[in-house]
Amino acid sequence: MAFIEGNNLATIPNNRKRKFENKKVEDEEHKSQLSFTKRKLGLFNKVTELSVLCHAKTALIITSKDKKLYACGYPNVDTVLRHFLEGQQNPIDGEKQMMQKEEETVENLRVEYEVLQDQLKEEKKNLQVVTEAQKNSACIPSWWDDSIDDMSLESLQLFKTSLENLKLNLILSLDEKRIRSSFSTTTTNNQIIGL
Amino acid sequence: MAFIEGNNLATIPNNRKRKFENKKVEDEEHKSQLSFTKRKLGLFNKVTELSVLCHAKTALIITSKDKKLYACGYPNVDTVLRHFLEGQQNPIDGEKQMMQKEEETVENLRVEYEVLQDQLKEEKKNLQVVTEAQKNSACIPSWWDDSIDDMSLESLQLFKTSLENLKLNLILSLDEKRIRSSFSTTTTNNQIIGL
DNA sequence: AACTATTTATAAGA
DNA sequence: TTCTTATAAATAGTT
Repeated sequence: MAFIEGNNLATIPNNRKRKFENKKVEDEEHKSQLSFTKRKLGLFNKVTELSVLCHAKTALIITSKDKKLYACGYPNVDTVLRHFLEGQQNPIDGEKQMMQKEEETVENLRVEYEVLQDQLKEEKKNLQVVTEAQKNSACIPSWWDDSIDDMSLESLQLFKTSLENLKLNLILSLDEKRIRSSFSTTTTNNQIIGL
Repeated sequence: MAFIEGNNLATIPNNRKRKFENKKVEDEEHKSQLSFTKRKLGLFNKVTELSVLCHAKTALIITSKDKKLYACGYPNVDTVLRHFLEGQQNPIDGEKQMMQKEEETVENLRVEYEVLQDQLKEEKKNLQVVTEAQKNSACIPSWWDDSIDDMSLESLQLFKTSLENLKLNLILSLDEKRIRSSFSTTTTNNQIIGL
């Protein structure tokens, strides 16, 4: 079916057809976009689930068709990426002790995180009650996308505070590491991950 | 319950109890390990699904509790990581044209990949028939973990060949990029991803 | 490693 | 958009 037609306004059937087809294409696009968003959220949840349940460290990076970057990592994208990249080079000698120390920090935070997850689960059950209060409140920086919509205010506050601690602690231990590391990236992921 | 006892062999009940408890702990460990493996496989599948269905580029890195590294990326872990890391630095001017070129390559390969996925789906339906032949065959390098067990020999051959092409093409386009890039990693992911 | 019961994810529709 | 709902898929537990 031809998309390029004369400008003659009398060709209404063709116009309609074109509009119809455009609409159809847009619908498909929209549906695809929706599917992407849902799946992305699903994956982020599942990855975090794996991390917490199985004591694993994870990083997931997604680039959408339109080049937008999404990332999620436990305990933190940078940590996992650095570990991954270092694993490909010769491990630097002094690193191992730092790793050990970091592991302990991570484990402590993991437990903290786990507790929070449980609390969140509880809160979700009461969501219906608090959902109105949420609408009237100020905008709270979101963790990833909109999943935060499902969380109540109280647990959110807890959650956010704890994650900030988690991040701070890790950055402390990582900054030490960074001194000895030959890794060249100087910026952090914060603006992308939104933590 | 005490784990450290005297060496007196007459303390059979305590021995039994200890053995029982050890068994219980090992069982828990095993169950947890199993769960990890299942979830990891599930995630790798889902991530690849998202990539193919939504034309997205993805990288997933998982470090198990016992420090083993697993990674999976579409079209390739390195590509996505590099993109992610570059996104954090100032984008280098000359890069954009290369990106453009790479995008085209990736899109072509994506289509190829998609077709293969369909073929695989078909093959899976016939799995019962071919499953015996597979057992008698030589070991084929696996993609990630054991998911390849679900694939028949024929489709495997196709799949592998195509993935090798995919990888080769990408490496070609990436090697060009690498010359202009300040990224310092010199080794590739092959040994980890197993492609 | 296969099976099944249950939970969870997701596409389509309202 | 957001909310339902029917269907499909993932997973834990079990043999």
